[in-house]
Amino acid sequence: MPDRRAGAKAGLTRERVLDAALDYVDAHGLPALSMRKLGAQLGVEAMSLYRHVPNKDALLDGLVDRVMETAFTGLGAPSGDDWPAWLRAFAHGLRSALIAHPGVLPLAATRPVNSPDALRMSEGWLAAMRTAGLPLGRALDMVNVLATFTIGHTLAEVGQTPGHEGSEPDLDQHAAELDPAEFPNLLEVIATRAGLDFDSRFTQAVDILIAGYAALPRP
Amino acid sequence: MPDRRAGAKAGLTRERVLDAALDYVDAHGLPALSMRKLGAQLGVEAMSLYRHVPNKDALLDGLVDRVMETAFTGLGAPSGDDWPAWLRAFAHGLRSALIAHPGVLPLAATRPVNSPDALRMSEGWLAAMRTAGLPLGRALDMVNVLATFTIGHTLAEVGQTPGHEGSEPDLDQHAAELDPAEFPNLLEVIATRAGLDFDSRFTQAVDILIAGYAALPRP
DNA sequence: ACGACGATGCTTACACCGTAAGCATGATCT
DNA sequence: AGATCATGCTTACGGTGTAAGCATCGTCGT
Repeated sequence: MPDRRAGAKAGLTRERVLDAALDYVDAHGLPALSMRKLGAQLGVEAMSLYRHVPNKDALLDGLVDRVMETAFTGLGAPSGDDWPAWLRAFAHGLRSALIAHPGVLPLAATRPVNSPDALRMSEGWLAAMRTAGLPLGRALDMVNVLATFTIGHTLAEVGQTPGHEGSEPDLDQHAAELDPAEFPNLLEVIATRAGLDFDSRFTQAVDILIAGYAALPRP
Repeated sequence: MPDRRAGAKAGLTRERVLDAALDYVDAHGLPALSMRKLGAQLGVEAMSLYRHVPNKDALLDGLVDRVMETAFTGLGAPSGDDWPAWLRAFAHGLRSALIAHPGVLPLAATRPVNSPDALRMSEGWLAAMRTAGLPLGRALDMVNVLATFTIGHTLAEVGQTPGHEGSEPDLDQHAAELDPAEFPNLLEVIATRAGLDFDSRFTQAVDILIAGYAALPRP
């Protein structure tokens, strides 16, 4: 602590606090994040953070908003009949953003995002899909199903206990202890990597979903 | 604390500890669970629990195992060509179990399950689906995609901050503050409940996924 | 120019958390 | 009967989120 005199500014801002928190979580994992450590990262006491964030929970909500924002800025709204392509971009963009900040993923999975910006984007998407002829309920279904699937799939992909760096897809570690007579299929999975390619599995499932919705009759 | 003399048994067991923890989480939410409170619930000091559980993390893993167990006991393995029906039962059974213990859901979403029992079940499923003619990788894809989608969708369904009892699907609360001119579609969603029926949305998406996989060529 | 004021960051304090270490007691076995 | 072991309790430590109050700054109205 550089012995800053009280009253001297450290240039703290809600923005800077969130940035630092995101950096910290990316670097050390979600469970390691504490107000004191975050303060230290910013050269500030823990309680100083409370001038810019009401409490830790709100800070975590802010992190989720931040990541969602990066996921969807640049992604426009679906225009015309290209909503299947747009949905694909939506899902893949969301997945990329979540993978880029794995520490925030458990938060994104748990906390509903209701920031004004998020609502505004949803509104825009729904509006665009309606003008493309889709019923409102169907449009909402598609977006929600793709979002929840993406979150669920990415959770499994990032897997491992939150702050831990396990690299191996969680199955390989147990490979040695598996009785070859009892677990022939699991061992073959490990050996051939069949069904362990998250990328193509995700792409395929997303395409199936979109095609399935596209094939539905329009009531 | 009923002043039990040291050495006197309280009948503690890993089973009883897990049961109590599950009850506590169901009743008070995950964030409220602490070793001390769980001990109190069992008429015991916190440290006594450590005789039956190595640490809190292991206890949480145990909770996930417990719920997964209840989800899949009774669900047999797919036999013959009925794997689509089996997959449907798999997804709906998982969803029911997760909804029955919403407090455990964030844990189930975060921690990979690698208990011997879980591996044994996976092995059985894969074996059965292979004898039905499915490639190993395809079988694994389907199970994983359905599982991750179910978890993601149920997370959104249960939603709200973990320990909280908000009943309203998180959108209604903001309805009043929404500018009708700016958010016509979201307001129509709230008014008509179009696309807010989690049950039928889930069923539909699961059916789309299964039908999509069934329509895939077998390599 | 000056005094009041609001914003900022620091200090102190409290209740709670997970858990390491060691002890007392009863049950069980030889 | 004596030794051993499993069980639960006690104490203690370092960490957490955050309420309350204080010291100091920049800013602004007069």
